[in-house]
Amino acid sequence: MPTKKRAERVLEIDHQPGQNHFLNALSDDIQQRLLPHMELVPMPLGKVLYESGEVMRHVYFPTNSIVSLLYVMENGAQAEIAVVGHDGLIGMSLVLGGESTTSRALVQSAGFAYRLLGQRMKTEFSRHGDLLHLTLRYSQALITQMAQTAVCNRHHSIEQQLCRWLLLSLDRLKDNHLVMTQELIANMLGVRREGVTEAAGRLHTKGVIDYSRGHIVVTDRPKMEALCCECYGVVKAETDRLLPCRYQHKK
Amino acid sequence: MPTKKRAERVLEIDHQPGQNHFLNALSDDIQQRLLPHMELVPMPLGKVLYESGEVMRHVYFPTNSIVSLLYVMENGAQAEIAVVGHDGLIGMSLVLGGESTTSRALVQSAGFAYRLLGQRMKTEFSRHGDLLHLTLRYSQALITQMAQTAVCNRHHSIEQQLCRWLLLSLDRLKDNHLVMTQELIANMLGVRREGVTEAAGRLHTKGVIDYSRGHIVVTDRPKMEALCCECYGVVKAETDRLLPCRYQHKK
DNA sequence: ATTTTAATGTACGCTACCGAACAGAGTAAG
DNA sequence: CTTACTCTGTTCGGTAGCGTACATTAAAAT
Repeated sequence: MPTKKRAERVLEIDHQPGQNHFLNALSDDIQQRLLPHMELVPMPLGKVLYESGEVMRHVYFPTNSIVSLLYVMENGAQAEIAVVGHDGLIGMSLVLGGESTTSRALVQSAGFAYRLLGQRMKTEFSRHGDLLHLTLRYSQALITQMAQTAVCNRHHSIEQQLCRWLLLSLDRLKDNHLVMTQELIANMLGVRREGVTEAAGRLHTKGVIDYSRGHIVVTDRPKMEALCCECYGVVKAETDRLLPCRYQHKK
Repeated sequence: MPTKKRAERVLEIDHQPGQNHFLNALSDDIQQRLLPHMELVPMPLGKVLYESGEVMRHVYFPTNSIVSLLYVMENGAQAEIAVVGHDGLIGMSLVLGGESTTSRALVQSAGFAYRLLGQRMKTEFSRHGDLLHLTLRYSQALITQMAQTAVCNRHHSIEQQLCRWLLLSLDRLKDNHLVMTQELIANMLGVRREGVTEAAGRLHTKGVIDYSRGHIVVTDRPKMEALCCECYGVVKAETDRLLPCRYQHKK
């Protein structure tokens, strides 16, 4: 279909590395050095960027895609550790030095990302400039998110966690429309699909969301934030505090 | 009592910064620069090194003490995020750049630590030498621990989590004897005290631990590791992988 | 249009854990 | 030695979430 093809081309043309807030926050000279080596890649739903223990080749900077970092247990069950979108990058272990992690990186919402060979990232990193400092601050933001995930897993109901998860996703998308099955959400949260169905049903009854077969629309975001546990707000506030102004400009 | 006083003095004399594996792993010249500014401080049970949001003044390097990083919820409930002993340092946010965190650092097992003014740490850090690289790798180890805590909170029983927690503590102590009430453990794990009592009772029945009023002795560590979930082993293996050889020598 | 597949809805018993309340049993303080 | 306090043991009803099974419905495939 030529129509669709053009739409895709337009989408790619519309993409700029600056749409990723992390890249955007870097000083111009760093961007000059890195951008020529950036490669725009599609991020289809379900794509695995890397597996547990696997040495990473690239660092990914999502524009409109969302990636979940999740741990896969020996019995196959999963739990999401953190989520990364246009606010950050995937592949921290390349700069932290471990080269691999114990988690899997999975595309949770389709879109695009710019990617860079790990080696180029490390070269710029070793200049000990802006990239180093921004990476460290982002690293702390990621730590905060993981910590809060642990807390949330311990103390909050599925409904609250669903709200947190939806809000995290919304923040990384342009509109309030998620392409997302309940089964997938359940896998991310590490709960039963039925649990998500029930929670979603209750949220619908309360007039917070509409949904049908793989689509969710958040119709009343303020109400959803009220129904959510504190975990979402804590992470958001701390992330805003940690990441520099240029992040906020684009927001 | 003079006897006790001498015992204390001996204890202090016995202390060396090198007992902290992180410090020990640093190259000699860095140690030369840092050690003169190290201050040995007692770490009494329950001492709060810093509160959520509080700007930290010092970085702490435990020798035989153990510190829990935990999040305190709005309603007062807690959840442990990570635990640090002679394997690491408390105050990562000073080097990562955030200056504070959303968590509290609480001494969970009494002992000693060396501490350093944050400014001195940052000065050495800005030389971009060994300290930078080791800190980054330690940061990844900490991330791994937090991630696994999230997973464990989601999927595993109190008994399994208790095993994990006791093993984490054992690794950071000299003998197999913990000074620790069940109430305290419950607070760390973010569960009811009664839940810990039951789990401990079962572990005792299985011949894995002995305990009474604030003391726990692990009598069969291999069995405890078998009863534990995978979370303990995953973190241990990854930590061993991430941290350099000099860490292992002293182990 | 019909069939097939994928997504969602519902129901049921089960278990782990919670909240609350209270009963021993060590340990420390008077 | 007695009292007070802290720690541990136990009980009981309530509930959130699990595992399983199966029904329904929307979308996609043919």
